[in-house]
Amino acid sequence: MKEIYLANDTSFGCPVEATTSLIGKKWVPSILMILNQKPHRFGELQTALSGCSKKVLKQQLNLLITNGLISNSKVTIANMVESTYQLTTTGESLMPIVLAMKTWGKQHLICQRKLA
Amino acid sequence: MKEIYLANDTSFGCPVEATTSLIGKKWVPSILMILNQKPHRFGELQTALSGCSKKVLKQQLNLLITNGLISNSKVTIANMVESTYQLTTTGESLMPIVLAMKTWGKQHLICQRKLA
DNA sequence: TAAATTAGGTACTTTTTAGTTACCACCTGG
DNA sequence: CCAGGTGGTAACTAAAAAGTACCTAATTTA
Repeated sequence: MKEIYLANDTSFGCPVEATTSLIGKKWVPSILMILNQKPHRFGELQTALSGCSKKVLKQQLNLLITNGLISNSKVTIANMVESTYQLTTTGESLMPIVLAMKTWGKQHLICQRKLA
Repeated sequence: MKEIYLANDTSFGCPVEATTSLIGKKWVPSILMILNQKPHRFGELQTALSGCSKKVLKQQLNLLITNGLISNSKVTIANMVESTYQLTTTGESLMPIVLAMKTWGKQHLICQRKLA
């Protein structure tokens, strides 16, 4: 259970690194952008992020929960366990940055898929 | 020489991922912030980023050059080779995002150095 | 000529992150 | 009781990123 944490004993040299250690995870930006639309269930996220394994998805969701960017509510309605993930206020506060990164990427990196 | 490239055959699912593949590197944000102050020589960067090995520093500088965020000019003055790195216009255009990440990190992650 | 400085390169190892596969627990309808 | 869906865990493997140690080359000064 140690891989889900943002930081262990190693402190970050600067706050950007701390932020990067969150959004630098492979699926985190995508997760955030999906949850920015509306809360999603685990299965829905899995479908939306085809290519991301259950394990990694859960791992990165845990990372986001641990750092207060998203929250999880489990409701055992009639038939099934509904496990829903949604952005917290803190998570929402990160969205402008994520979206700025998206815009920047669109403008500057579009043609760099196959270098060398 | 293949690890210095932003992308190989794998295309990114979304532009945020492309941006992340740049600033998600451990020392890249710090390098950018240092170069945002003024151009630096290789040795100066090394001193400023104590903890970053030569190899990784060079690797990440190359990554930034390949993607047009910084440029390198070598001048062989009287005594020594001066190899100077500076931000390009594109590199400068990324700074607002990096600085926003820094601000966000300061506000939200300051006390999360030792979780669990 | 030898030492020191500056900017690199290369081989190898370790650490971190991601992916695969298989499994468990809970609940429900038949 | 059994199949099927939902959410999750554990063990293991693979790939990517970072770190270590040692090497080259040009030049300048003692």
